[in-house]
Order: sequence, then structure tokens, then C-alpha cells
Amino acid sequence: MPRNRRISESTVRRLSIYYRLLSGLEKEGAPTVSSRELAEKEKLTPAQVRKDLSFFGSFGTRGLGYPVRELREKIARILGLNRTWNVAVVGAGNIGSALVSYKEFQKQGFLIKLIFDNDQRKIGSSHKGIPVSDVSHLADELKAHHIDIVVIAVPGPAAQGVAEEAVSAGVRAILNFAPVSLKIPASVSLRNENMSMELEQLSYFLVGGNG
Amino acid sequence: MPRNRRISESTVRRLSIYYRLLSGLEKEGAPTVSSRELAEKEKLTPAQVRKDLSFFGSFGTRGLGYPVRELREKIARILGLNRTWNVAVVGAGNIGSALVSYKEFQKQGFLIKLIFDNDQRKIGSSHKGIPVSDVSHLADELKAHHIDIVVIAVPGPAAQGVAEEAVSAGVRAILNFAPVSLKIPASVSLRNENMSMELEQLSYFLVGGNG
DNA sequence: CTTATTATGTGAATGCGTTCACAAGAACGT
DNA sequence: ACGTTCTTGTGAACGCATTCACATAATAAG
Repeated sequence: MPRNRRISESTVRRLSIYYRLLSGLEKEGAPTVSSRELAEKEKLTPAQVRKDLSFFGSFGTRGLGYPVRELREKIARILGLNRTWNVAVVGAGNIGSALVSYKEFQKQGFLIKLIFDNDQRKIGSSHKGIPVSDVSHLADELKAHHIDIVVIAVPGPAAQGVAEEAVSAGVRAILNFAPVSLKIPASVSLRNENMSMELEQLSYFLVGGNG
Repeated sequence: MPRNRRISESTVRRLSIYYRLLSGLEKEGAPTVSSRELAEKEKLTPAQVRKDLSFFGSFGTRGLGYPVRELREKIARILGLNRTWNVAVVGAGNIGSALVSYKEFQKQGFLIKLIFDNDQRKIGSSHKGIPVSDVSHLADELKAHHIDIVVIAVPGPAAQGVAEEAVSAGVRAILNFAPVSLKIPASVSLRNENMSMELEQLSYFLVGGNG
């Protein structure tokens, strides 16, 4: 059990995958699963799966595999999914609105508590029972509602300002949908979801990787 | 100029980043840019930038840097952004609708030509001038409209079926928003955009990487 | 024309994630 | 009980991306 070891980002990403897989297996009533079975479902190697899991201890049984329910619960604890998180969405445009309605988040314990916008026509209205607040009160509201994660869904030029407000309010995790690179302290965790970039990767593949 | 060389996925991802940066610099009228300047804007190393660009030739001038306009155009050709692509969105729910309204795609030359759904109440209506078609005619319509890229924005359980239809219609690139792992031939390029997973990564960071 | 400065391009070194390979352990049938 | 089969856990080998370091070259100033 190599504790104290730094876990690579790729390993954490795959933990999410294992979690989803294990949730499905648990519903099906499977008592155990082998690294080979997990690997086949996701086009990984069995060694990769075992190595990933071994970073957090050894919960497998040789000759049998891993206990589905226990492993899922263990990964939930590692990923912090055995609790709820308070989320705020900034930007009530197309993407922001879609995120608020996206039911997967609630299911996983990510509770959207606040929505912000700068459009007076939107402020005061509500999406799915969550009122749209004025973005000019961003920092105060984030603090008052103990928001853990801020989702930025505003136009590119506005994103950096929102990020800085969020950081100043003590937020330590940001999910950014704006197509810009945010400058924030290293102590804040940032993930970018840039859909144009994803399409560009596909485009590169389609033209065969050259010009 | 190390041609014939396989370009790593990370390099291609960064090309998208350089492209965005260069577009901005071009608007500002900057004639040239150094690897150091590019690196500083994105928290990369200058060596990384130079190595990435060197895979496609050497367009820099020692002592001066890279010509902004030429480099942007070169990267556009490499990524296949000097043309348009026909895109279809499957699923007219929250995410699908948001994508159709997302203006960045059109700007980059990704033209959404078709939207599909299985809900009779939605079929026939239109989003942003694009009519919603019946998903039961998926393959035929994809072929008829020469769709290059299919965006899957349907509930998890329906995603695999949609992917298979798309592949059977000759589609070679898929952007998947459904939280499942799609099984498709290796000859088809697939990118996953799983927003729950992004939040889970943030959650892992917030709990400090242990349970 | 010469010197100082800046910045590219790239082989070599480094670091890190993935895969290999195998010893060790557990279950199951005979 | 014993051998066969299955599967984990992990050190070692491997491969690939990143970083280093420097020769090379262009500009600018005096």
C-alpha cells in the first residue's frame, strides 16, 4: 500500500471511470469484478487497473477479483463523492442554463445552489427553482452560501474577472467553459471544458494530421 | 523538419491553444511572437512550444520569433480549420439545445446542419433555424447531408446505438457527451466530454486526495 | 564591421506513466 | 489434501513526452 505517494492526474481520471463502471455492476448485482473485466469495458490493460487501485491500498482477493460494493464505496470516499458539494453557475446563457437542468450533477451530489448573470432581464427569474442572482454580488453570495465549486459559463472576455472574484471569495475549485486560459493561484484547482478545442482535435484527425 | 513523425495527442491539443492565442495576437496587430511569450500566456515552457511547432517545420526566425499571421494560417491548415465541417447534433435536450445555440462553433467553421430527437413533440420544431429531425432516420440523413462530425447528446443508455448508426453511415468523428464509454471501430475518432467526471476531479482535489 | 543580444531548432537527458512478468495467495474440483 | 486455475500486487523494464542545454543564426547598436 504505497501511501504518501503522489497520484497522477491520469489515475484520478480513471478512478472516475471505475466508479461509473462499479455503480453499474452493483446495480446488476455482481459481487466481484476482476481487473481484466474492468479493463475490457474501457479499453485499458488489466495491469493499468491494478496499478491504479494499488495506489490506495489492496482491496482485491487473489484468484477472485475485487468486491464490487466495497470498491465502489472506497473510490467514492477517495473522490469525495460520499458527500455533497455546493456549486454555483455563473452565466445564465445557453451553456449555463443547460448545466442547471442537467440531472446527472444532482445525482452525483453536486448541488447547484446559485446562478448568476449580468442581464437585468434574467436576474430575478429562476431556472429549475434556482433564482438568477446579480453577478455584481458574486463574491458575497458565494461566501454566504458556502459554495465549493464555481462553474464559469460566461463569454470569454468576462471569464477572468469572474475567476478572480471567485478566488477572492475563497473558492478552491473552478470548472471553466469559457474559451480562455484563466490565471489563478496554483492553490485553486481548475479544469477547462473547451468544446471548440474538442472539435478541433476531431478536425485534425479528419484531415489526416497534415495541411 | 521531422515529417513522417507521429504527432502526440498532447501536441495537437496545444496546437489548438496556440491557434487561439495567435488569433488574438493577430487582431492586436502583433507581427511576431516568441516561444517565450506564447509559453507565458499558457503556463508552458518555451522549449515545449518550440518543440511542438518544430514537428511541422521551422517557420521561426532566430533572434526574432514567429510571424503571427503565417503561423496562425499554418496551424489552421494543420488542424483543418481552413474549411468548414458539417456537424449533426443528436439529442435536443438541455445539452443538445445549448450546443446548437453556441456561436463559437459556427465561428470556427463547424456548421450544425441537423438536429435529431426521438420526441414527437420536438420533431418538426426548430432551433435557430435548424429543424429537429426524427432520430429513426439518422443514418440516411447523415449520409444525405454529408455530415462529418456527430455530436452525441442523448441519455447514456441511448448513446451506443446512436454511435453505431453514425458509424454505419460512414461518420468518422464523434463527440460524445453521454456518460458512457462507446465501443466503436478504431478508425473512427472519438472524444468524450464528460462533465460529471470533471466535477469529480475537482472533488478529489477538494478532499485532498484521500478518503 | 564587430559585438552584444535575442531567440530558434534540436540532440541529449530526464522524468513519469504504462506495460511486463512473475511470485504469492485464494478458490475450486477431484 | 492436493494440484490446477485464476487473479492480485508490484518491482523492473520500457516508451514517450517534457525539459535541458547549446550550437546556430538573425537583428540592432555603435
